[in-house]
Amino acid sequence: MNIGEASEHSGLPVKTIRYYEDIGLVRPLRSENGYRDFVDSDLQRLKFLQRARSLGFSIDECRELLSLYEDRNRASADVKAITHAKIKEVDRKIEELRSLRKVLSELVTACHGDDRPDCPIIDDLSGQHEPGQQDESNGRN
Amino acid sequence: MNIGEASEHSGLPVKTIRYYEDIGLVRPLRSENGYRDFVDSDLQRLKFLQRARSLGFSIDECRELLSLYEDRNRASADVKAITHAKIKEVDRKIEELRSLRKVLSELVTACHGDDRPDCPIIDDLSGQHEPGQQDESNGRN
DNA sequence: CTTGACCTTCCAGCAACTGGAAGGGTTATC
DNA sequence: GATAACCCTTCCAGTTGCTGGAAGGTCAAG
Repeated sequence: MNIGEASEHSGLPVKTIRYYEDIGLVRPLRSENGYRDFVDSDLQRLKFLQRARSLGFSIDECRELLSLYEDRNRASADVKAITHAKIKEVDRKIEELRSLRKVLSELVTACHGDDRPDCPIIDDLSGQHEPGQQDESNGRN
Repeated sequence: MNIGEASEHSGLPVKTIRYYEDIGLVRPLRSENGYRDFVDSDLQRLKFLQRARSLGFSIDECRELLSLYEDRNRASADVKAITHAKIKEVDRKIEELRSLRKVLSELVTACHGDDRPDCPIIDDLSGQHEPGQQDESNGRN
């Protein structure tokens, strides 16, 4: 199977598949004409990669998961641990974004948003945290 | 003021400040000896950048915000619009992460996590549940 | 005069691709 | 056989926002 077809079957762009070969995630055979030739097991790997990447696993984590995937004697605990760590990472990111959102929405609420230049958002960004203090200190050089 | 001191005052690493000069976000003077010489207005910009970046604005957005920051006649509506767009972006990311988390925690829950090889997580990643496909348009080239 | 902390430039690399150029292979039609 | 329309190949560069390191210049202290 050529790379185009492998792309369709795996849901991965052609470029990405070539990249995955580059970094050793998949090793398709080559036909006489130099074209890559993907067999069933290659397709399995590609689909696996597509799914794992879409779930937020890094390339290195995918590598690890793939080796577990192919280890018929793996302990499910190992896979579970990786997944659990990923969940905690996702939780951290969500928390970070939430607090970001909080600050941003406070700023947006404070800003009247008309055609006047006075803007609490800019004031905050420029370090004007105290209320009542308008900027006039920046006149030289 | 030399770059080290500017770094301390702005909270940005020395390397980052040099990078910001590279991409034209700040233009410090040079002393006789070739050292960068940061004046007050440079420091203002650096602090502004530090804060805006930490709030998740991209470099390009910072560029835009900076030009509004320095435009004494800016309309606060312009700043508000950028910030509002950023909030929506953050909301999208949070939603994405939440649905990711849901799938991951379902997988973790299903996995017994002992030393046996049977693992629902691996099964899911290798497509052992349903032959349905999720991403039709994968941008082949 | 030497040490050590600063500063300079330039080059490379991170993650995970993506785009494009330059060229060859395959297939179908004229 | 020529041509077109795709497919495939490799290689190089760019993305984002820095970060690390090498090789070397400057400065203040002892």
